[in-house]
Amino acid sequence: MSTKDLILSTAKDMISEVGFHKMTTANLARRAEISEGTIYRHFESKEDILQHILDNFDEKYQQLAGQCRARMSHNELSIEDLLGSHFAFVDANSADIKIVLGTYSILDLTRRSMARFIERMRGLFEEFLTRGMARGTVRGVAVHDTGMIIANMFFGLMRIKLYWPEYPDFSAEAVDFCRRSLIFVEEKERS
Amino acid sequence: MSTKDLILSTAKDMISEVGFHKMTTANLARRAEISEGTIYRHFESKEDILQHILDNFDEKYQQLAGQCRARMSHNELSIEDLLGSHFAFVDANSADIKIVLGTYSILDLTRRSMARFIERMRGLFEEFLTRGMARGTVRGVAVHDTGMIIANMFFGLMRIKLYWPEYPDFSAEAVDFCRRSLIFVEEKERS
Amino acid sequence: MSTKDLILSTAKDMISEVGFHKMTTANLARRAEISEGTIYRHFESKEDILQHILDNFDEKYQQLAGQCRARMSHNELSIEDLLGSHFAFVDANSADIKIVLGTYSILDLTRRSMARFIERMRGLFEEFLTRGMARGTVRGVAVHDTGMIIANMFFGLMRIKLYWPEYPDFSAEAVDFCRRSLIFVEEKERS
Amino acid sequence: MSTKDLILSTAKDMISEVGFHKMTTANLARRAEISEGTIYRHFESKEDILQHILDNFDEKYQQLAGQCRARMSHNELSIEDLLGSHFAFVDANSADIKIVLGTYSILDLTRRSMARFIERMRGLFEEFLTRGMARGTVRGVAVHDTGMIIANMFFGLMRIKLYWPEYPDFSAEAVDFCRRSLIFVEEKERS
DNA sequence: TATGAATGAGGCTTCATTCAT
DNA sequence: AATGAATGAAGCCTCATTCAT
Repeated sequence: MSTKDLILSTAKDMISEVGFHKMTTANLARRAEISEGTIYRHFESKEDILQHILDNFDEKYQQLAGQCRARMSHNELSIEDLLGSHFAFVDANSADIKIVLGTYSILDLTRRSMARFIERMRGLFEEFLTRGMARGTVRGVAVHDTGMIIANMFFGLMRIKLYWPEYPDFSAEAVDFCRRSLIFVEEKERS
Repeated sequence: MSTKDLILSTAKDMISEVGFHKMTTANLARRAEISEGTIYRHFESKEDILQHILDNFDEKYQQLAGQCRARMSHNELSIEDLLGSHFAFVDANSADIKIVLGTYSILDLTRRSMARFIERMRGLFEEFLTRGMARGTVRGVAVHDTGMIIANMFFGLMRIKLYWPEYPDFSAEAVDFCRRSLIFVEEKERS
Repeated sequence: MSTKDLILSTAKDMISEVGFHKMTTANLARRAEISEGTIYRHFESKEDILQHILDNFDEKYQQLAGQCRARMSHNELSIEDLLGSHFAFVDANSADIKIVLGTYSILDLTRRSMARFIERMRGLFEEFLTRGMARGTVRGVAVHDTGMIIANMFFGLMRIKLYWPEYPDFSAEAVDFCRRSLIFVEEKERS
Repeated sequence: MSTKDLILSTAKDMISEVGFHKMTTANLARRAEISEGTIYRHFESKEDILQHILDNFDEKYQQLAGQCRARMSHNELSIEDLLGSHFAFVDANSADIKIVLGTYSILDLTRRSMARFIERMRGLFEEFLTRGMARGTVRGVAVHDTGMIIANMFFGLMRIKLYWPEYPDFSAEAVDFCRRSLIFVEEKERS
């Protein structure tokens, strides 16, 4: 791994564990086993490291969104698949998401990044709903707003999953909750 | 207003605006027009100020929960009322909630406070669902998990409302989303 | 007890226990159950309190010295009596002495007070030696220097007694040490 | 000189001159012509500096004690030599000793260091007495207690020497005082 | 590229002293 | 006489950033 990537991945772990303010350049250097000066050879500032982390994260989410869209265009994506792939994404990228959730309220940098992330999710869910309505499987709802609502419910559950791991997993119940609200009941019954 | 309350309310504003770390004791003193030393006549530490804010907030939410429970016991509380009173609560206490949302991931103090808050909300929603199911107006759902899901959807929407106020208000649509998922359709039609 | 004396005696205890710097006016007021402001009605400053304590101590030692001189003038004071009365004085005034020993190196105030104290002791011991030599019971020694040496041996032992109370009591052995050095052996044999 | 040693030696001078509390990190940095932050690159805290000074001092005394013991084992060490080498040690390490004498009553750190120092001196003097008694040059005395008494007399004289340098030097007289008390008179007469 | 010592601004907190009541 | 809130200077320490090697 290049020194730059080493710094990036170490910083990602540390910020997600202790927060941006409590990761100091001294801590970071010690944990990455480099010198403090080296950090500044690869990044302009501490915030610049965060910027790179957030940019990488955005790319990863765009990949997921692309895959979902591809499957949607072949009518191969159920609501379970859509939400399920998102839950899996959270599990695979928990450090990034903890960083986003932990700093959006104090750093403009992350605030913008999170806005972009939410907007991408909302757009994807909106597209899902629009296609479903066109095919007659989804009830008639306000797609823009409802996309936002699902995105945010999703965010809320992620927070619990990441910060209160002692709670059981609500994923399945959450999918049911959405299904009941969105999908015409005749196609599937539940207990 | 007593000096203690002045410090408390100034700190509440500042923390919600810039975050706990960026509210320094020097800033706080300047904005409250007192000296830095005075802060420590009324509070043991900077964290102690936050503790007081969080305790006050918890009390306020317990009042709301108490009122909701009272109305529930007279069957006077629709899902619109329940969620509506919560949206109103957020508007009235936006600074407190921004503080909770902005620091739970970095301060154990707030982490515990937020856990308490979520648990209170979940409990209230669970009670609402249980009563509705007994009366036959709410579908059979897993009340514990579903309470959590609603609480977290709610949290997600609050975040948008508080940090991206440029977005339109999703409250009404969110109520509909829940209603569709939870309430038997015969009693009400939607567009 | 007057408020002034209450402050004085509380301060004496505190300074001897924790040192002058660690006795704060806030601590002192709390322990004496008065307000901080009251201290300044009776004393000009924190150092002024110490000044009073030291002055009182000096008076008490002058009384002891006076009594010793009175008994010396009647030839009623053996070296055991002289040192013994000093050891007793230390026990009765341990707080004052701890204060002197604990602050002479950092406060000019006490430095002067301690110099006065040592000089008084030296003078008393010198007088004792001079009389003893005149009577033929004490060897011929340099009275001025030897007075100083005894005074300082005495100080050294006080320090142990006060700060390392876990050590056994060396008083008797110290008296023997001095006796051997000063008193003609024919009048008493030792093992 | 390395920066660490510069800090150490500057701090040693300052603490011995004005006391531990009155040497502030700002003062120290200014006098050593470094920045305050630099202090903390080399030491964990202000107390840590003191710890290093005390440890160095302990090492130096252990060297002296080792040399004395070596000469004792060849019967080459008179009481004049023993006390004389200690007086010389004080002159050469006056700053360290002032620090010990000035802070043992307020800092546990130094209290322990001083206890160690006294105990080492006592042990050395005890060994001297025991050998002397075995050889028949020293009177029969309680070696443990007497070692302590000499050590403390010595400490007392050091204090005068260091804090009241205007006094004449009592060293020679002190050696005589001890000699009279300890050494069999037949081998030497005094005036 | 990498190091790590040095910087200095700024953070939180303490404390002797003052002053209106 | 007594109170106790308020002050502000100063104390210890941290940390992002720079720079000579």
